[in-house]
Amino acid sequence: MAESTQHVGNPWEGVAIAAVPDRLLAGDLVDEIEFLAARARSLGSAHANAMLAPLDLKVRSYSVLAVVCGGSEPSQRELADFLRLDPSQIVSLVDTLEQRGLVSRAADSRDRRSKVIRATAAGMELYQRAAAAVRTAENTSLAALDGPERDQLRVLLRKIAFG
Amino acid sequence: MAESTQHVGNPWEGVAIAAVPDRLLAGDLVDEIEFLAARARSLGSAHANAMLAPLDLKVRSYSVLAVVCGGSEPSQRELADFLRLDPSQIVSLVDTLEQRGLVSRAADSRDRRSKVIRATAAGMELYQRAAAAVRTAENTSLAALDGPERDQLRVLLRKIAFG
DNA sequence: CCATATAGTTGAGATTGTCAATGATAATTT
DNA sequence: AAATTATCATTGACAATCTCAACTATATGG
Repeated sequence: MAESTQHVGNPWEGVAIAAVPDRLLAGDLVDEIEFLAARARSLGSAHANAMLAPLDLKVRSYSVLAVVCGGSEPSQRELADFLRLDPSQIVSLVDTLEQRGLVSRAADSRDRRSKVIRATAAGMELYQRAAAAVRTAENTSLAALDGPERDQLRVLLRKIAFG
Repeated sequence: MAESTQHVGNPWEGVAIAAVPDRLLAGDLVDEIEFLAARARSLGSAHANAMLAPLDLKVRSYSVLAVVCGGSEPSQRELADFLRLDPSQIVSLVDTLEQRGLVSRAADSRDRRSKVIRATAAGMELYQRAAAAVRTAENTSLAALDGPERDQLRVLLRKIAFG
C-alpha cells in the first residue's frame, strides 16, 4: 500500500490474475498456440472490460463500434463475418448501440435486404474515448513485450486471423 | 474437387470461414492485438472442436485433460487458475471426465479440502489421440505461418499469457 | 416466371460466464 | 486452546453468449 490515501482507482487494478505454479507449466498445453492465445485473450479482455465499464461498453460492443467508426459503412453481415459472430448477435448489438444513439441503420440503395451501419457524431466521440481506454488496457496486458515485440506479434497474428 | 469420390471427410473441411472485404481491414481494430488474438482463437477453436468432436471432446474438456495428463497432479483450484475458468466450471468438467473414466479425484493428504486430479489409463490413451487431432487442427489454423514464425509466436504469446 | 440463395430478424435451447452461499478444513490471531 | 479469518470444492441462480432453425423481404440465375 502506498502512503497516499487518495484512491484514483484505475479499473484494471481490480483485475485478479492468479499466479500459476511452475509444476503446471511443464505440460504440453503451454506449447499450443491456441491455448496461449486463449489465455492471452482472456487476460486482455478482463483488463479491457474493466477499462470500458465506465463507458458502458464491453469488448463486444466496443468491437462493433470500432468497425463502424472505421468509416467502411459495413452491413450487418459483414460485421458478423469480420467479428466472427452470429448475425443474430449483431442484430442485438446494433440494436442497443442504435438505442444509445451511437450508430444508425440506413437502407442500402443497391441491396434493399441489406442495411448500412454508420456511426453518429456521439458514436464517434464515445469511440475516441473507448479506444483510449482500450489502448491503456492493452498496454498493461502487453507489459511483458517491448515495442518491436508487439509489432512482431501483430504481424504474426494478422497472418492467421486473416488470410 | 478431386476426381476421387471417396469421402474421407476431414472434419475441419466443414468449418466455414467467411472472407472479409478489404474495406473493413482499413479500420483501427486490425491493429489491436487483443482483437487479432480473439479472431485467431475463434478460428483455431472452430477447427480444433471439429477435429475433437469424434472423440467426444471440445477444446474445453480437452484442455482439462491435457493439464491432468501432464502429470502435475493439479488441484481443481490450480486447474481453474491455469485455464482461467471459474472453480465451479472445473467441478462440472471434472465431473463428466470422471464419469467417463478418464480422470480420478483423490484426496490430498496435505490438505483435505483439496482434491488431486489424475488421469486414468483410459484418460491418457484418449489424450494421445486428442492431442494428435489438435495438432492437425493447429496445423491448418496456422497454415499461413512457417516453422520459425510459429516458434516466434509461441514465445511472444507465452510472455503475455504468463509472467 | 420460377427456383434458389441471401440479409436481417425473431425466438428457442444449449453452453458458458459470474457470483453468492455453504460445509469442511486450514491458517492466523488472540 | 479458542476464536477468527481464509481457502477448497460444491451447489445453485442468473446473465451473457453461442448455435440453430424458422420467417419475411429481396436478389439472382435459369
